[in-house]
Amino acid sequence: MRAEQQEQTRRRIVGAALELHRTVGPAASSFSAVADRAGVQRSTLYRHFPDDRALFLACSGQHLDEHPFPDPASVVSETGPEARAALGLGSLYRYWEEHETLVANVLRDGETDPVLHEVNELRMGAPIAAMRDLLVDAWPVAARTPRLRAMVALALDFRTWQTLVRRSGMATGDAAALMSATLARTAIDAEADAAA
Amino acid sequence: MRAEQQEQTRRRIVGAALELHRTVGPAASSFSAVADRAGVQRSTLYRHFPDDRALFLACSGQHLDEHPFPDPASVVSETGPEARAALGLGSLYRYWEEHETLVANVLRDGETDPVLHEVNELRMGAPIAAMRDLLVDAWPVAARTPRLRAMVALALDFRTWQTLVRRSGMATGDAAALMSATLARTAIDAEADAAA
DNA sequence: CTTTCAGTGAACGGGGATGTTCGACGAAAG
DNA sequence: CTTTCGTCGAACATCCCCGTTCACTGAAAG
Repeated sequence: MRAEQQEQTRRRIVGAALELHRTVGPAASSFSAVADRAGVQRSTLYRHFPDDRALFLACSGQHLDEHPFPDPASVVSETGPEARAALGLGSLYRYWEEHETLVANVLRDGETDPVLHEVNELRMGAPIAAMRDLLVDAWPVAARTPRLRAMVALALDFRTWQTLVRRSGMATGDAAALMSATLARTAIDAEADAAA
Repeated sequence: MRAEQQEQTRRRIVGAALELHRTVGPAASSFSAVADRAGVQRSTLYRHFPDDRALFLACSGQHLDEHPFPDPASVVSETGPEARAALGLGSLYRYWEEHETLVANVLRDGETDPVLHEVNELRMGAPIAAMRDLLVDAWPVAARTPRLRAMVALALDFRTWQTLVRRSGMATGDAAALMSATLARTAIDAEADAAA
């Protein structure tokens, strides 16, 4: 097949780009550098991916194909709020740990590059928002205060995991347990405040 | 005076650099851009600051002169652990809010640039570590578990404030109150676990 | 066997940053 | 009044990246 080899080349390019994104980050992955690492001419790269956006979308797409983001829906089996939080945070934190360098680079450079920022929102924004809602909704209505929502959002954030694990040396599992317990405490406070 | 005008030029340069650090961040503040904005020849800039490190140190020094970091020692007046946490987090969060863009840019680019990272540690690492210890030590020994230390470190982190305020829309004061209460809850859990 | 076409290799002009060097100017210091 | 010296303005060579173009080769498709 003709198209097969074309697809082959495309995969080599995306693979090379992902490697660079993991090591130096998207911002430092110039088209020249990607072409070099893929063993391909720059002109070839431009034919497959006319701009950054096309390349970013291909890379994030392939990465998520091979390493699916934790499915928010999987937490609905747990109905107890703290247990659901523990389950959700556990799977998310494991994902953060497994793909730390890539996520860290992509978030860092996304603060600067608007196109990358947009792709990040597209790829990670939706699932995390869904997870946030599912965790919050496990608590009784009275507990679902802005405070609780904020703590859930904080708990889900990549930087929170990174701070707990990399700066304080916690194990990823302990970090998830700590934040689940914290959410439970916050919910109790929230409900008490609502009653008063 | 001869030296006065020399000092004048130096200040113009540092001011211009700080402006750029606030707007686009240190990484995007090339020597050319700084010289342009300062209205100074590049050669002049190089005479005052031979390398990035010299310029970074001058900038951070001047900024901290004009906007001193919250003094960790000021929290010792409060002996109650939660009150001390509220005081410390309150002053720190106010600092984060007032200098958000500069801090955000400097932390982001520090992830990439080793020299900048070093300067960041030098300028912010020490005071934050001191604050962390003072907050932790307000609790009884039994409560000072790794968990509590980790939560204190998380509470002090710039990203935590940013997540609570910018992503969840909390007021800075509410964020400080929320995290103080959270620390208190964590300490209770920690002490209970230690007793068991 | 010929056509098609993805990929090659090389080059183009343009942009920006780097670090250094030089002569000339002009005002303060002696 | 003359020396000193910080600053200017300009130029240098070097490096990296950008987006595009073009003649070419070789193998799959017809």
